[in-house]
Formats: sequence, structure tokens, C-alpha cells
Amino acid sequence: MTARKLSPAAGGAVVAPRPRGRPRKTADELADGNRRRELVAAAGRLFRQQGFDATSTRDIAAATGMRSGSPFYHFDSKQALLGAVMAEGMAAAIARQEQALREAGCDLIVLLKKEHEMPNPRRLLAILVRNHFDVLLGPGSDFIPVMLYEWRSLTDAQRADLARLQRDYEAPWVPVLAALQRAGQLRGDVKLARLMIFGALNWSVQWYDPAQGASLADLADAALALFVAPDAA
Amino acid sequence: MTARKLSPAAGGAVVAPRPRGRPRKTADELADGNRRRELVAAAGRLFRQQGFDATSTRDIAAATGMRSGSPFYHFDSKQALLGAVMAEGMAAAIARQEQALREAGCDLIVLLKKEHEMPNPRRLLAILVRNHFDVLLGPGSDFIPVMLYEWRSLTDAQRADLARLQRDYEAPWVPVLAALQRAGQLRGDVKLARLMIFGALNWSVQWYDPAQGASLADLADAALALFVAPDAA
DNA sequence: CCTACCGATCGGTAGG
DNA sequence: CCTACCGATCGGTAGG
Repeated sequence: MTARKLSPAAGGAVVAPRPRGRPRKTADELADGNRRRELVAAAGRLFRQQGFDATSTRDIAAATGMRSGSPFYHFDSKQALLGAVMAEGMAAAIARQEQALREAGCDLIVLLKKEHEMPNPRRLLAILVRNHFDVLLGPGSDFIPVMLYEWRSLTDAQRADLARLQRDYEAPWVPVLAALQRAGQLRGDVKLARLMIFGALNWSVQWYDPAQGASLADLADAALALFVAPDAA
Repeated sequence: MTARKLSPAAGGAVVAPRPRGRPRKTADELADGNRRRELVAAAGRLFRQQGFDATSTRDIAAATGMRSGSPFYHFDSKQALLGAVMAEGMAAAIARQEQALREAGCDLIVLLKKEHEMPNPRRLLAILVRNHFDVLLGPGSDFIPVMLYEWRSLTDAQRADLARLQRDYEAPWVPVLAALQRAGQLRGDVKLARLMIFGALNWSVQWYDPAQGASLADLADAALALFVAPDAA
């Protein structure tokens, strides 16, 4: 609730006409939102580099040009900042993945319903894998390593929220992998296969170095070749 | 140097005959060695559960029945304790892997030399994978998750030492994977395949729950089925 | 969002 | 290996 929404009490104060449509944010609110986003970005970077416990709220404040107490104006606690880094990262990753599937002419809901008549599951997996490497290793992507390293620093409630987001992210992978298994292009238990494929991809945050030559597309190609038999000719 | 090794100075002290062969440890030295090992084991467990920064040297001392300052009688610093957890874990894993290969009738040195006439590389990979799951998820194995989570907490010198141990551990995998690729049972770039296979296996520390039903042998079977085409009939 | 501050905890040490 | 301790740092808060 902003003060603007309160009815003016008795007295002759001039009342501005209520704006129509989406209410515009004041300059202050805009600045606040930006500051908050700056804090989340700086925290993500520092949590990734140094770890949650080794990063002080003073470090984060300094990286955002604030004084030591000011992050607590935006977040109740250091833990809440950690949760925001992960939750906002996951939300962005889900949106990005849905966009990638849409661009490939594939609606998620259709995907889940028409699982048994999926025309080219290998191509869909290629899209998911390629997009996942972007989420993992692309510019400004700190939140997945932070999730990996700092899961144990979360409260139970935060963990439950994030598990739900993870399930949403993994949802499109399930029917695609099932279709590949029915086509005989993926061997072994589907659930274990999914866990191991995510492991193979996610582990790249430990070793990937763009200066070493391989591109993200190379990684995606290698992963696909390793896991999925080629389409029949 | 123990006091026992000093020549008795002037005076009528009775001199015990110098023992032959490997000098026996005194009860005190034995206890010291045990205490040191207890510290490493407790530190490994706590570092895994809570993280390096979130574990105080007081926690470790208490878990070993010591007072707060006493770990520093055995280790110069908390960092040195972390290094010991990882280095001793890796050394044990290397020894265990060599033993597993020996039991399969396969000498490591022979393996590296006769790479081009390897009779059954899929069986060898099965042994390596099965043993790796034991190292990762078997009882009392805390050091690999600690390596995963706390690599950044090491000094450069410690990192170099551990990288060497990791290379030793991975050495037998290289010729086995190369042989599988020559046999057409492994697709894609060998180096990337090795990295992704280790990722798929290592990631299991994030999700494996023995109470969920799957055994370590099940995991090994699923991994092998996923990565390696079956032997020709 | 800043200033000034608090209580708690931490890694490590001296001396025995 | 214990006792007693130090200086530093930390998350968080009151009041503005």
C-alpha cells in the first residue's frame, strides 16, 4: 500500500484525479525497485564467488554503493536476500525456457497433452539442452551455482518454494525424455536418466571455461550425442 | 623427534636397548594419531552438513571431545584441516579404485599401456562406475561433497595438490572411455564425454536417497545403460 | 537510506 | 591438550 492510495482525510487538501489504467510508479518507487534489483544482482555475484557465509551484508551493501545497514531496508534478513537470488533466477529461467519452446513452435501445454504423438523429440531435447546451457553458463547467470552451493543455507519454507519452481522448470523435459525412450533412443530408467542428464549438464558449472575453446553449442552437441541415439535415417 | 631418541646425558639413567626394525610408536603417539584422525573425520562430517564457513573450529573440537583451542595443536589452521579432509579422502578413493581394478584382474599400468587391445571395456567401465558410487555415496564418504562445495575455500597450493590427486583418480577412466569410443559404444567427443559422465555420477550427491528404493548397483546400471551402447551380441 | 551501535561469535595464540 | 584471552567481524536494529 502506498500513501497515494489512502483516501484524503477531512480538510481542504487538493486531491489529484485518480489515474486510469496501470498506476504509474513514482520516481521514488522506481528508484527503490532498481536498488532492490541491484542488491539481488550483487548478492548473486558475491554469493557465487565467495559463498553465502563468506559474503557479509556489508560486502553486498558496498557493491551497491550503500552503507552497512541499508540492505535491511529492502530485505528482512540475509537469508531473504539469498532466497530472492534463487527464486528470481528460477523464474527468469522458466520464462526463458517457455520462450525457447514457443519459438520452436511448441506450446508447453500441447507438449504435455500430446505426449504420445510427439513428432521429433530429439529436436525438442536439443532445444531444451541448448537453452539450459545458456541458463547455466550464459552472461550474468549466477543463480544456479548459488542454488547448487547454498541449498543447505535456506529455510525449509524457502526450499519448498524453490522445489516447486524446479518442478515447473523440469516439466517439459519429462514428456520429451519419455518419448525418446519409447522411440528406443534413450536407454535405461527414465527418471534416473533425467537426473543423470541434469547432472551431466549442471556439473559444467564446475569446469566450463569459455576461453578453452568449446562453445555452448559444442557442449549441447556433445551432450546430445552422448545421451540420445541419432534419429533413424 | 621424541624424547626417547635423545642420547641420555651424563648421569646413571638406565638406557633401554634401541629397538630394531620399525620403531614402535608410544601410547601417546598412537593416541595423537587417533585424535588427528578423529578431527579429520568430524571435520569432514560437519563441513559437509553445514559448510566450511558455517562450521566453527569449536564445533569440530566439541565433536571430538576437545576444548576450543586444541584443534590448533594438530593443525596450523582451519584451512589446513579442510585440506586434510579432501586430500586424505582422495588418497583413500584412489587406493580403493586400484583395489577394485586389481580384483577384476586388471592392473592399472597394464591398462594404460595396452589400451589398444582392451578386451572388454564396458565391463571395466562398469567396475569403475560401481566403485565411484561407493566412493560418492557409501558410508562415511563425506569428502567428495566437501570438495564440490568448498573448492573455493582452498588456497592455491592446496588446489594444485588436489588437482594432481584428481588426475590420478581419473587416469584409468581415460583409456577405458577411449576404447569404448573406438568400439562405437560411446558417442561424441571423449573428453567432453568424460566430463559429462563424471557430472552425471557426481550430481547424485545432490539427490540420492537410499530410503527411496534405488541401490547403488541400480544407479550404476542406469548410468551404464544411459552412456554406453550394449555389447554386440 | 544513513549513523551509531549492540551482543555474539569467530580463528587463533600465549603460557602452561 | 587446556585455560584464558584478544582483536576482528558479523547480522541486525533504533532512531532519524
